[in-house]
Amino acid sequence: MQEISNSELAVLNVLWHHSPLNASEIVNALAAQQMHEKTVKTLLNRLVKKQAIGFEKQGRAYLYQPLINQNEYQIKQSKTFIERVFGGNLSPLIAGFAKHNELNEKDIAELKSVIEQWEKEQK
Amino acid sequence: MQEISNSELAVLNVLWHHSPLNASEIVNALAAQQMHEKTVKTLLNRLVKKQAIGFEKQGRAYLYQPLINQNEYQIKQSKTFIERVFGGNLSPLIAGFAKHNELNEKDIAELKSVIEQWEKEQK
DNA sequence: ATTTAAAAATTACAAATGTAATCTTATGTT
DNA sequence: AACATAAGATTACATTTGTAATTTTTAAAT
Repeated sequence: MQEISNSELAVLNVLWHHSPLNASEIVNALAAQQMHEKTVKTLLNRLVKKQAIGFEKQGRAYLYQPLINQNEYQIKQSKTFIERVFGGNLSPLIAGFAKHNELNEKDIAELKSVIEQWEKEQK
Repeated sequence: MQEISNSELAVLNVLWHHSPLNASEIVNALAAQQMHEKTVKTLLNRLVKKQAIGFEKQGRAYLYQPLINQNEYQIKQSKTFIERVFGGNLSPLIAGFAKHNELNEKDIAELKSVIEQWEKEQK
C-alpha cells in the first residue's frame, strides 16, 4: 500500500479513535485542528483510494471505517522512523527523551513494566 | 527552518557521522544506498538552501558540514513523530517494540540505565 | 595559454502533498 | 413532481520531493 501522508494520518487517527463515522462527523472532530471541510473530504477520498479506509452507504452519506490496523501501522512507522533518524537504534530515542525531560512518572512505570514483561518472556 | 526530507536526511546523516566532507566523499558514502551522484548533488544543494548544512571552498570542490545539531534534530523529530503517530505517548512505542520482539539485550540494558538515571534526577 | 575534466549550478519532470473550490448527483422537503 | 441542498466526485494549483540530466564554470594538466 502507498504511504499515508501526515494530513491523511490526522483523519485516520479520528477513525481509529472511533468508527464508523460519516464525513461530517469527521470534519467536526478535526475542526479543532482547523482543517477545512473540503480538505477533509479530499483526504477521505485519498485514504479510500489508498485502501486505508473503507465505507458503506448510509442514506445519502458514507460511513467510513479504517481498513488498516493502528498497531500494525504504528510499529511499522516506528521502525522506519528509528531507522531513518536513529540509524536503527531505539535507545537513543529514549535517552533523548530522558535528557530533555520528556519522561514522566507514568512513562517510567510503563517502561518498567515493558522491561519486566520482556525479561519474563526471555526465561 | 524548512523541513528536511527523507532523502535529504540520508545525506545529512553522512555528515553527522563524519565531517567536513566534499561532495564526492559523500557520494561514495551513499553509494551503498545506490543513490546517484547527481541526486546527491541536488540534495546537497537543497540542504544548503535550507541552511541545514554549510560549506567552504577547498580548491575546486566544497567541503560540507552540518549546521544543525543531530541531537536537537532527533529529539524534535521524535516528539513530532510520537505526537503524530501515538498521540503524544511514548510508552506505546516501546511496548509495541517489545511485543514485536524488536528489543534486544542491549536495548533493555540501556532502558534500565535511562530509568535509573531518571530516578536519580527526580530525588 | 589552451584544453579538458570535474564541480557546481541550473533545469527537468513526474508524483505526492496540502489545501481548497467547483461540479454533479442523489435525497429530503415542499 | 420540482427544487433546494448537502454529499460525494472531480478539478485545481502551488509546493515539495525523488531522481536525474544538462549547462556552466573553473581549476588542473599539458
